[in-house]
Amino acid sequence: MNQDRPTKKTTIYDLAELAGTSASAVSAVLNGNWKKRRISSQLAEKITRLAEEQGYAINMQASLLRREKSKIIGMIVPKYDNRYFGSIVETFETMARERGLFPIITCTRRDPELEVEAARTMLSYQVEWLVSTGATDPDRISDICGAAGVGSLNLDLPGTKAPSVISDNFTGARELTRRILVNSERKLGAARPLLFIGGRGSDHNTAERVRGFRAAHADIGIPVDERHILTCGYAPEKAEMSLQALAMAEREVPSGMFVNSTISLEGVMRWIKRSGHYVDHSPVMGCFDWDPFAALLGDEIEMVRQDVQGMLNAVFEVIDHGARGASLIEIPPVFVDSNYALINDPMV
Amino acid sequence: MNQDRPTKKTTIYDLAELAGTSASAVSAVLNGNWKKRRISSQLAEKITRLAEEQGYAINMQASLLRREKSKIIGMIVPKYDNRYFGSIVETFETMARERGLFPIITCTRRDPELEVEAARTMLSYQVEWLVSTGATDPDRISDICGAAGVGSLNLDLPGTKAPSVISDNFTGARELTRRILVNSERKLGAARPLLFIGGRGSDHNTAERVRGFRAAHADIGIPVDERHILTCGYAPEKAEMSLQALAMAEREVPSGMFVNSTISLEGVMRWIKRSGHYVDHSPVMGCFDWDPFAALLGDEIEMVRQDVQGMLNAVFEVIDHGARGASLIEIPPVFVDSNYALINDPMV
DNA sequence: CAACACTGCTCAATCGATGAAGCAACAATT
DNA sequence: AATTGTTGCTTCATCGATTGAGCAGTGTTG
Repeated sequence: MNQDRPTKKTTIYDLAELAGTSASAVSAVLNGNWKKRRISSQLAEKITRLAEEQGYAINMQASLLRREKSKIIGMIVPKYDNRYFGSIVETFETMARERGLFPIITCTRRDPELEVEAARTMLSYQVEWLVSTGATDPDRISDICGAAGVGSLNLDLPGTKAPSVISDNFTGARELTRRILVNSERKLGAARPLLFIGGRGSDHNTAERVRGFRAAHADIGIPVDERHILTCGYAPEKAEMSLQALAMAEREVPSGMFVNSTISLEGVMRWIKRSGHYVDHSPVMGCFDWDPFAALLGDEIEMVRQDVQGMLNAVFEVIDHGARGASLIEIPPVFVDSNYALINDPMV
Repeated sequence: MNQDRPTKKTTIYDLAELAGTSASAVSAVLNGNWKKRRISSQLAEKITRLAEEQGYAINMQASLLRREKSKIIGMIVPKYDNRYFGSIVETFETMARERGLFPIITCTRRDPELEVEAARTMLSYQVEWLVSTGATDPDRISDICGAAGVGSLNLDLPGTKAPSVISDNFTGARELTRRILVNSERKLGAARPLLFIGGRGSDHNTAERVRGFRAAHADIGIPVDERHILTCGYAPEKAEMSLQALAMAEREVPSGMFVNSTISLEGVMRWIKRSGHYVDHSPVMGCFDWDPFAALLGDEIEMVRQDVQGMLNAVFEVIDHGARGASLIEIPPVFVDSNYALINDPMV
């Protein structure tokens, strides 16, 4: 394809000259509205063939500059290091492309400054929408977008200045806790109070999950030990250190745990393995998030899988049909058995 | 920030009018070369303040159209569903940003058509480089880029028309196999031939790993059973079905396995759990790839971690200092012990 | 045969940012 | 007084694609 001109890119003007016609005819043909512009099909065919031969690729910068809509949609994501965010990104890309939108995704590593910088950069690229996933300060991003007349949306963590799509953390956590307690009763003879570990006490999701955790304990009338609510952050090391500190402070080791994310679960499993406390009796466990290998660890670990497809359906529902203020849309999560079959949420 | 004009975006012309100056002065100030263009610092300050107040964001489409370099770098990635690709994407983004490049990443789900389409779209956005990660047909992408005068690079899977950066699959696989065989001897009393599972026989990496697998067997003088080389694809289900088929065809079940990726390992672990063959004697295992939870499964599973940072250093070395033809750069992988400490590659 | 419609194109302005060239005003030098 | 230099700007063409307006040429109608 065009090996005589090594570097210079073919433009519609080059094609126009080759076809002996005008750039505007070429443009009309190549963007498909040549019928509307009354170009003959002979000319259309000739131009199409030439474009093919020359390996022509439109210059989006020029095209977008002229057009009113960019068809670019941005997403900010904290990390790529777990299945949840990976799945969000992959589904988002697919759904965006289905709508003829061009997705731009960037990873901001839970860094508030990077988030803001990334949002500004996306605005420079004329995104029409910006989806902030798990952003530390979603309202700040909504403000920036709002000032530029660009729509924004929060995913995973809610904000107050844009529509937010999140998991139903309270109900999910309550059901997950209930299941762990049932396992506790089955394996230990009695439902013993659980330990909660992972996440930040200040973030909405963690707060809601703790609330669900408490509710499930209350439902069966057993107390929650306040010292066993360890919202120590998400990093695996934090979870590991918290458990180590707890084990040193108390004589007994927890018999059951609610782990707030797979990231925290990494640290928990490491501690369980390294501490040597659970050689013959593994703890009853549950995790608010899903990972295929984690699901195979130990003997049964209850897992909640956040309904990524459902959440992104809600996101694109807002994008396709407009938002209603700063609404909060809660999507019920899904429970997973150890054979990987998805079980519909029994609570709904 | 400018709530009276809700939708229209501020341009340098708006700022010029507000400042009582020309658009070109505004441009010079905002892109930082106002000293070169002899703008007074008073005016510079005034313009900067106004831009701040109005929440001005440059229109990249316009800017890039005018400039010669786009500073955009593209990456194609097959999936986001494992730590390896997640880590590649995250590292790539960080390193691109460090160089003032804007990374655009897109996931092509191992679909050759999508790969080509994505490459074309990236060219439309004027990428300066395109990194094809694990592409099914990297040479096709190199051709497309070459025709547009855009540099391309292959990562993870090699091609013949652009520089390729890959893991040293042969040496890595040989060492991994050696380690599994050592464990086999320790646990089973003798080094028994292993089974190889996962990947496509046609792809370069799998072929090289099989070669390393054979070499390690030859090193200690034990034979490889050809029926135990199961390059059944990457999907977990494929691995699971292959093992099931094998178990039905033979009376004995493999005592040790070399698994070609974490994705395949998912299926292998599922089969091990579901088939019920390994209740008291788990197989000796190794996996060419790393995952934190997989590392905790069973009793010891040897894992090779591909050196993502090293590979991307090589990628950006080519981008920063130019390529030398279609060179093949092989990066030694790294071995991981079950306590997560990285052990330097003993082979180098 | 004039009036009008239709076909198949071309022209030229435009999107926003950039930067070479140029220009006015004043200072310094010969 | 004439020349040269310096400062601090402005003007304008340009990047490539898009699109409203316009214009020949042919056909159709009253």
